[in-house]
Amino acid sequence: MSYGDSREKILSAATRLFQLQGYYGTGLNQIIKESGAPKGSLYYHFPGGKEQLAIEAVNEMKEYIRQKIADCMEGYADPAEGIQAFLKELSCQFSCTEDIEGLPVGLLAAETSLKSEPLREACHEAYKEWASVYEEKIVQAGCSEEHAKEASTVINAMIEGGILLSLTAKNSTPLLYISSCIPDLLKR
Amino acid sequence: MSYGDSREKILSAATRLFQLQGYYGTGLNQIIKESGAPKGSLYYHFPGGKEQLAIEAVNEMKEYIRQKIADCMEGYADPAEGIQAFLKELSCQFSCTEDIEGLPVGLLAAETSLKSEPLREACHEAYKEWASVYEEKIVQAGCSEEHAKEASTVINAMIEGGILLSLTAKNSTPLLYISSCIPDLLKR
DNA sequence: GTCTATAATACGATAGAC
DNA sequence: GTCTATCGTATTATAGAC
Repeated sequence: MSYGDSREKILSAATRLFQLQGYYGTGLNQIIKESGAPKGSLYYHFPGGKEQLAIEAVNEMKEYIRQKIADCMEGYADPAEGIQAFLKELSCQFSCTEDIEGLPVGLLAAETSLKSEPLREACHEAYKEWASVYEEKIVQAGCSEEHAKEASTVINAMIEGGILLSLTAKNSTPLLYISSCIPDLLKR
Repeated sequence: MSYGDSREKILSAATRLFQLQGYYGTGLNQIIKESGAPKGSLYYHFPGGKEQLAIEAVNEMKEYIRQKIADCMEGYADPAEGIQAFLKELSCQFSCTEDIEGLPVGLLAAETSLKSEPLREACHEAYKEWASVYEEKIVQAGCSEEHAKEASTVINAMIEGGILLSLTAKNSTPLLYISSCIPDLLKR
């Protein structure tokens, strides 16, 4: 395919690096080098430069995580069990240093929410999408829509915060503590 | 005082900027400019350069937030009410854009946990300190030490995640949702 | 679609004068 | 304690050839 996989390779390297190192911690040169894509092709595929690349990277993270959450929720009738399955998956990365994927969306969101409105909106959309997956499942389990809306936001916050704490502690304990309080959170 | 306030001014500007913009998003030049301190004095007061400055900034955040949590907890017999008072304070910054203080410790932690071991340790110490304030109060209210340890970690995660979500959403709704589920979290 | 070359700027850090 | 000057190296982005 003439419109080959260079674009794809650049975007996937950018997604990985932005998630691990953040927006300002990641240089375009590093992205090109790690992607293995030809150097001259970046601004051809991403004429909007670094900002466009970051926005598309956030969309990649959004879809990747949304799929993971959805897969976990499908496996159980009880939403709490589905969320705990997702937390278990997240906690695995802290067993081996090389497996660490970082803080999806959160790092970019914290760096750029006050500096780039389109990037902030992309991050906001990611959080809304993840919340809607939780929400739907919680409503299906018989909870009120109001409770489901609140709970899904709180779950998003706990998980992002839990990854952050696990990253800082270099172990999965915070994520496991969070997992154990999910059932109580949903009981109402 | 001959050992004047230049050091103090640099550190306080660095603390504010690192919290808002992160480690890689903040340049030494910007810190010097905003501090109003003489340009030549940075490496005199902080011979360890940017990394030392960031570590000391994290310690400033640690103490500032620890004091705020402690003040909130002192005002109430019930730990849940104290935490809710803290969350109310945090949520205020999202009423006015200029008041936003950013994500204390969390942004630096996410950027540098995999890149600088001393910086990671400083962030980890901050989280441990905050948790110990929650923990003590929860134990005093009659809970088991195990439950208090778990709950205080979860509270740390919820609050950091909640600030992140509020920053991204540009409103305090996530923090308020979190506040409303604190009592249930502590009931066990 | 991809290449090289380069512009323009910012970065962190150091040396040496005062 | 502070200043200026500067080194070396990043950065993002663009222009023009192929």
